[in-house]
Amino acid sequence: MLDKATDGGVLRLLRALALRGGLSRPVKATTTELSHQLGVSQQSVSLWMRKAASDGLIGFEPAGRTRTVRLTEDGVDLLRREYLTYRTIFEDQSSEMVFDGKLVTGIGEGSYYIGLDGYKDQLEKVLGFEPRFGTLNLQIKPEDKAMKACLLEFPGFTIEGFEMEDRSFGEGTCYKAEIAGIACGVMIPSRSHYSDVLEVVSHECLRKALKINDGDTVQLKVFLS
Amino acid sequence: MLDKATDGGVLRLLRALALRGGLSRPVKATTTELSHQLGVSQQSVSLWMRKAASDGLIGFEPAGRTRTVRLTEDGVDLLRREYLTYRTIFEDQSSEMVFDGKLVTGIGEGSYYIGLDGYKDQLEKVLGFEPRFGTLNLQIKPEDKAMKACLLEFPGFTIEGFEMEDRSFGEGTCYKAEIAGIACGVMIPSRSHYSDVLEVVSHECLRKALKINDGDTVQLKVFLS
DNA sequence: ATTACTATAGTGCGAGTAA
DNA sequence: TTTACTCGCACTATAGTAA
Repeated sequence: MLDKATDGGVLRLLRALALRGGLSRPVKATTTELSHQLGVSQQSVSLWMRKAASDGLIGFEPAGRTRTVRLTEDGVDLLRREYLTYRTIFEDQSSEMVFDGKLVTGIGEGSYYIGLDGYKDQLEKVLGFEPRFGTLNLQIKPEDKAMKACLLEFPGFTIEGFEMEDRSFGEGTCYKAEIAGIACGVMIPSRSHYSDVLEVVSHECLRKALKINDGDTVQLKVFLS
Repeated sequence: MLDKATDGGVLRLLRALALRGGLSRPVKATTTELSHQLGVSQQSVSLWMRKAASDGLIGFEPAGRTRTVRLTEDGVDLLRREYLTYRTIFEDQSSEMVFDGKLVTGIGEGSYYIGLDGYKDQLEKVLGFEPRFGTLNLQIKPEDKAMKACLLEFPGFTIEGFEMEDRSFGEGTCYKAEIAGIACGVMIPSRSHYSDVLEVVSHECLRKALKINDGDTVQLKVFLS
């Protein structure tokens, strides 16, 4: 749902509102007026507005006889994510992203998934080592979620989904990474874009090697290419 | 045409290619691979690629058995324009844009247009003074064309088009501005987004007041709100 | 003036498939 | 493998209009 909002009109609407100052305060904006600016019909703007509102990207506030509009936190985040992508293109020529991750105990499924040959074989081929000892679950800081979203714009290595015993396992993207100099990989399932947990695999037991426990924070360096 | 390219898939494609380094060198990119990354079908990526190519935004270069892709200058410009818009939203809190403009002699139509009551009345209402003495045509620097495109994302004041004597005069947007402290206005017709000439109107004869002639450069300050 | 409904025309997407 | 064709479905935009 929120993904779909990224394309087309809603995004252009958010941008127009942001340029009017909608990031920090409610702004006056009629559909007719915006339709002129955006070069579309009034009806389309009306549609986009309702869609943006129902997706929680903008909020209305009554103001006298007319209403005002302002972007919600989610709306601002969406725009900031776009901004970070472009900034990466034109400014950051770095080849890595660094996340501070807090070690958390996952639902335990990570290790099961990775153990499946369907994933394991592909990961080994990509990473150059056999992923073992389940996954390390790193919870990233809220302010880094936009950076994670930006990471997903990089190609990485596609890990194909597969079917097994009537269950289907979705596809995802894998990136090479390292923690404290130890080579590892980050697997991001395609269907969990909004999670704040990164699943890290390695060829050795990172908990032991780094002597870390739940709640500890480690620095994860993700390679973009 | 080029405007249409801004929406939807082609833009996402250009971004993906740019993140792979397509700004500065040819990159390998198959439609299947990109379709995974972008979450759409291979067919759609294929379509977007052909569209981007026919719009002159990307170019192909044969490379062995497969081909490589790189962004053209126009393609990079398109992305840079997007980038500048977002940067304005999040970084530049300034309320004005400054253009260095070279005084050129227009095709003489500007003054005729402005003289038409259909435009004149609207401009006077917006600017607070009666526009006189035709328009001053300022040619902006090539590197500022992206900034001009960014300017158009700001609401400004819509000037309606109208019909007269079987001719139709298109709508445009007017922004308040000043040159050397003299209040003026910039009128940008909706149908000429890619022109590098700004049409400036004022209540006095700017050529006389500023003692300027063709070829001279003046600084134009455009107010965004 | 404003927003939003309905109906219809148009565009985009992807499954299937050929080359 | 790769790219790109056809075609059917669904979504989107707009005109007309009501509230």
